[in-house]
Amino acid sequence: MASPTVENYLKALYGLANEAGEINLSDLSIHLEVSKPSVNSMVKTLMQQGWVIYEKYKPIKMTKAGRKAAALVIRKHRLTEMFLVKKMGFAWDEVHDIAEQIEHIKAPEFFDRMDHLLDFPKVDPHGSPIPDKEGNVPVFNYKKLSECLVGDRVRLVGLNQSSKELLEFLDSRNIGLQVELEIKSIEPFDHSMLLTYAQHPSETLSQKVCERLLVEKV
Amino acid sequence: MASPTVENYLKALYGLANEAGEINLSDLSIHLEVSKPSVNSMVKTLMQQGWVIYEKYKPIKMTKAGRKAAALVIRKHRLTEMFLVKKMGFAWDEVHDIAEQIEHIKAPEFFDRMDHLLDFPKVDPHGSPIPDKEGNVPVFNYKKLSECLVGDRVRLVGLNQSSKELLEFLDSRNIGLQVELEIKSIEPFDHSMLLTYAQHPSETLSQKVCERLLVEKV
DNA sequence: ATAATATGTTAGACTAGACTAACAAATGTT
DNA sequence: AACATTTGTTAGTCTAGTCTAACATATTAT
Repeated sequence: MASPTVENYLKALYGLANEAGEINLSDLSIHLEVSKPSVNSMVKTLMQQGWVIYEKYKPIKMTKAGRKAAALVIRKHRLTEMFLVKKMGFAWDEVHDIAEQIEHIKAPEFFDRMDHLLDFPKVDPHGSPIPDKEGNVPVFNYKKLSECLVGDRVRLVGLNQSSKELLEFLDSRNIGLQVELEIKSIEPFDHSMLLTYAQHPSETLSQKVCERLLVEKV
Repeated sequence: MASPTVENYLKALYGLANEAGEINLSDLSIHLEVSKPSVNSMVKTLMQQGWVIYEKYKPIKMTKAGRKAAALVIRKHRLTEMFLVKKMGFAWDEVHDIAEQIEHIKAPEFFDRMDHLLDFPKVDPHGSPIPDKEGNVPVFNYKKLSECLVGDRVRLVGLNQSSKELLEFLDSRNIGLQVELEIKSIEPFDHSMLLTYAQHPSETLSQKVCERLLVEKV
């Protein structure tokens, strides 16, 4: 079985591949905060273990097995986050670091139990999809809030790349998943949006924020 | 903070110290299934980190800090076992290996949450005491079943050194914690006990088993 | 008291995973 | 095309934790 370190490399590769397609060693190095020579040598190991295909000076490509293994780590991570929030009373911005550790536990029954107790959730507390046991990721056709138009009424269903800072910002504005937003106006200069929702008469969100919010038309 | 390896050494030391008082390097080596030279060198590390006091060829002694650190690992282990049984539906013989991994998670809030959700339990699913946050272990004056007399009526409240085999044996006889047992007779030859309990009209338990069962007079 | 056994130590090697320093190849810019 | 920059590689070192082989000290038994 894959070591925690290998699992972390796979997760990072998977994330980068989904954004960029091809993965370059430098990005991986930055993303993992590990030196390039370390990444270089680990990538050779991943190659030997069948998780990636790699040739000198070429971009890194994941194998099918690699993608599946990565998805299963992400599954464990997201199930854990959901469990921590729904069954243990944590807030959505407190669960990442704990899940980061628990995702490496070698005990399928443990995660199966979470899955069952949570009634087989499809998304985690940040709206990110939870891969199934075969490593298939459910696809939702969510839209970025930043791509919506004045007058649209939408529901927040997910976040693009949630960070602790983003989660705390949203908390401070009382914005959570499932909140319904109406776009009152868009500032042409900086593309910030003026929105109304719930009790809030109007609130301005920068483009940076709006790009991170995934929504669905109501 | 202590690495998982160090935590495992501390746990083992603590367990051996409670039985024997002084700890000898060979026993530790056998208990951890690690070679004597490895143990020798790790004990030096533990010494430098302040967990034990060690001089060449002398028995290993734990420091106060070492005992506390060990108790806190055991706390995490036993809280986890209790959580797995009470909140996640595992059987008492399925939880050890999972807890063995989760006890090394670095996230005090996680274990505090378990503690709270379990309503601050004093014992784990096998009746073993759960140390408090200061590392103090509650003391119960339990008696071994093997020390009881004919005619005694007792309640099973704990196990001495629970192993998967013992747990499965007890399950097969429908004996669990809180079951009330009455001693009908004791075989003089091998000290096996004839007992009645619950629906069972009579069941014989060997001395080996009776020494592992901790009971309380009803 | 000496031999046998158990226990502990030293020396040296290995693996996983990380690092720095220095160099090489590829890519981008004028 | 020439140079600068980015990206990747090699070589060598380090740490934590493990191992075996060989030797040393204590302890137990005769």
